[in-house]
Amino acid sequence: MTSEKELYSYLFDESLPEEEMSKRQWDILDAATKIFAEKGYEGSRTSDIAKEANIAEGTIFRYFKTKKDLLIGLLMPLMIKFFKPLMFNSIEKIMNNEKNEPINVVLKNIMIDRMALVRKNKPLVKTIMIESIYHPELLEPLQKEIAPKLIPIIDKFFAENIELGNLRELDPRLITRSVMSLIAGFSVLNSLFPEVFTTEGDEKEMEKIVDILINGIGGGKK
Amino acid sequence: MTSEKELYSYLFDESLPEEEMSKRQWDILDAATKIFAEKGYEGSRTSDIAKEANIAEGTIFRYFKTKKDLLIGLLMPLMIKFFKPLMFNSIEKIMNNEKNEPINVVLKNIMIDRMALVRKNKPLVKTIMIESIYHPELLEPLQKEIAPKLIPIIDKFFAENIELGNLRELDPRLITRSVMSLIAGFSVLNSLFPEVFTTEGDEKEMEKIVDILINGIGGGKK
Amino acid sequence: MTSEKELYSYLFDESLPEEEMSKRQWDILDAATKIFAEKGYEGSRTSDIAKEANIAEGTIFRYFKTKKDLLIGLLMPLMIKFFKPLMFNSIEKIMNNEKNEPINVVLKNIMIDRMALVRKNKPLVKTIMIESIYHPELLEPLQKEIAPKLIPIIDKFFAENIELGNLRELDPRLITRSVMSLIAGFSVLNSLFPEVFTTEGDEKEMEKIVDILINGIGGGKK
Amino acid sequence: MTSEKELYSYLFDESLPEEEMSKRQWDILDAATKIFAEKGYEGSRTSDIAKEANIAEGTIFRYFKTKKDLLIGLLMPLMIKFFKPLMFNSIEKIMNNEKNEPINVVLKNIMIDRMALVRKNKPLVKTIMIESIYHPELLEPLQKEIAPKLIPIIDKFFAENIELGNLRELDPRLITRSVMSLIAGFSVLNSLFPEVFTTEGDEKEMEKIVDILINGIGGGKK
DNA sequence: TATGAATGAGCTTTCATTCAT
DNA sequence: TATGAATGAAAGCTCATTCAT
Repeated sequence: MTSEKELYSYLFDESLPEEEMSKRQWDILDAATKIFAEKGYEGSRTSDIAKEANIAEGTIFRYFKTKKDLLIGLLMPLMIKFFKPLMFNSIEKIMNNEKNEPINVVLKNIMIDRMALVRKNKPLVKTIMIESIYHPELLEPLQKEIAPKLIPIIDKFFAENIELGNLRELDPRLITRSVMSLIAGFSVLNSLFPEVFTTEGDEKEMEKIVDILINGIGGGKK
Repeated sequence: MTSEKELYSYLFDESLPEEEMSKRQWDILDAATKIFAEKGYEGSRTSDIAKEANIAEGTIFRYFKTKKDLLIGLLMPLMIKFFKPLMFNSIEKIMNNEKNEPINVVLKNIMIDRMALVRKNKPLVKTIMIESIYHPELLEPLQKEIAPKLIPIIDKFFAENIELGNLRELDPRLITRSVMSLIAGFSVLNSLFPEVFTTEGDEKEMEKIVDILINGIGGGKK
Repeated sequence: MTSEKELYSYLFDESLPEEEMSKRQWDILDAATKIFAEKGYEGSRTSDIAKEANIAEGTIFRYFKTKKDLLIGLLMPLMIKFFKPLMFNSIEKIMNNEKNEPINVVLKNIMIDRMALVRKNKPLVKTIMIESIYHPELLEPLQKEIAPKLIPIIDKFFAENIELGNLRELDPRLITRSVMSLIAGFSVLNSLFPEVFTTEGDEKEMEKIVDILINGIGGGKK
Repeated sequence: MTSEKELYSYLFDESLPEEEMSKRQWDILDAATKIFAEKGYEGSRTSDIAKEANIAEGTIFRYFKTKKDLLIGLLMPLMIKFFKPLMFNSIEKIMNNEKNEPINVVLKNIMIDRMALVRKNKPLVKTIMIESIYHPELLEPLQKEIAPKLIPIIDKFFAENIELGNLRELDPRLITRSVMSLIAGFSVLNSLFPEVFTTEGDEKEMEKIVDILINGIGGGKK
């Protein structure tokens, strides 16, 4: 049902897979997202998910044959919510419309955009990130379909900006890695050490981070 | 058993807590570390841990009243292996001995040092990081005792280097955050997307990252 | 619904109970017969029966209050198909029309007739035989109503043939038992050990069996 | 663990497989035998078996991974109790020691012996017979290993007795079939229609049956 | 009347924990 | 002290039955 091919077509075609899922199914996935995020996949009870979704426990299994299928079922929403708009909005904007804007504004906007998306779908992202460590199959679609498509696009974006003289002459892949590491690291530390790493306002915070990213922390007495 | 006070004294005093734990206890914790890292806390079976430790399942419960106590027991080794040397070796070196070296070398050395430690204790770090999400009390000692002590020290280090003109005039806390985010982000992405984020050699890799950190990715043909 | 009285009247009166059952009811019983025969009563799912009958699962319960009622409902067809013709056709023929034929031909014909009936209604017979072991109440109508009526008739037939000198002077009940045992035993072994107990053609096979039954296996070179 | 090969060696070699099963295992199998015989495999609850065996439900699964394994586990006792002595005692007696006795005495003794064994192990035999209908794999060892070995021996016995002039010149296989059908048929009808088919004393009853088997029911006025 | 989604009691199975040895 | 068989509460899952449509 959720073969890689389908997944791919969902992301890059116009089809709307949401319509293939009943409201019930979405209710269950929403509840599962919440419970999994709270207690982890193994730590969650199907009874809790049922309670959260206000349905009988047996009903879950009409829509998802096993508990594991619930976890796999989370992938689709993640893909849809997270990577589809990424492909069609942000990246395109970056590479076309906004080329005129200064690089730091573009980067800031991307980071704000991505961080906001992460924050809005925190439970979903959290669960997939963590559980994919123990169920590596979960990442396969991401690794095989999304990443190989996405990373070259980003690489190309950085390469062009190096060409244009907006960025230093570095390995574009290294830049990609650094940017994504920053976003990921911020996300992780944010949830692990909220006391130390709370970020008040997105905009200002991101501006500063992007500033560091572009200009570095060095170069004091310059 | 593992009260915060004890923990604190372990980290900042000279006592050697290892001696208070029998070899058996360490065997069990080692086995638990390995199994937890493989399958997660909830996904692990005490029987598997016993097998890994080459002891009978019942024996575990002579040393750790419950399975949860095993998880809590992991904290101690983490603290000892990870933060104690951090407090007494690296940081001191950073702030005293090495002040003469250029800032980028110092930072690179710290990052190499920290990343190596993470890598060497990957299973332990991984388990604590993940499980602390679902059992926040795990982090309490870290958050309450370690972080408030550690972060000011680091802040101060950056502040001094700003003073000395080695770094730009930024909020030291922001720098701390960025450095730690980079380390954390790299660690996470490395384990999630090994295909894209494989790092060949520590030294060179870190040099580049630190270069970006200090000089930024911007400022090309400028 | 299927009281013993009704059952009795069905078998010995002229009423046609089929008309009291709707086509739907028969469809369901047919489907149940098939599924029960395949997986046994407890091993069968009402959903499978519904699918086999091409109706919705809920519809079953409009016609049969419980799953158990389905099993009980199978008795009626069995009685009708199996014992009613036995009473009115075969036995009468045996005892009247065919009295002129030699005893071995009569017996052979009965056995062929009965075996054919068993074979044609194998799923039904199989289910009733097996399930009556675990639900003895199923057999009550057979034991209380049919057997006491049928066996004396058969006994009488054998008694008459002893009288006529067609059979040895044995306890007629013993003969009845032996004949029925042979039929039952053949049926059972046939389905349990098809490799060893395959019977090619009815006619020839039965002739041989009846030969053994009448003349015995003994008395070789005597 | 219970491969066909092992099973075969158990039956034809001197090894004593009982010793490989702990008392606990036998307790559980005994309880399962009883409960399965009462309610059938699918109709039985592992909780009932546990109660019958006076153990905790979980204990069953230490010895038998699944409920199905319990059913398969019944095969071994059946083989041991039923077919092993058959191979080494009765058959040998039949073919050697007792050759001097008249054929009807030999046959009577076999039937008494076999019927007694069936009666003593009724629950076990019943369960295997019925469940093998729905789980044909159960019969495989019987069909592949036992039957092909046993039936030729019996065939040969009858062939010899035909040669000796003790039996009529019939296909030995047909005689085998008739004898086994009679035994099986009697067993089945006995449990289905106890009212009609109760046999008082083994000895006399069997004498009569064997008489019919050898001399037939025919030949009255002869 | 027929449907089939929803139910929830009850099933098999797992596993942390206990305790007699 | 170490063991591992035994425990039983609780898990995931099934399926006969109900009921709004």
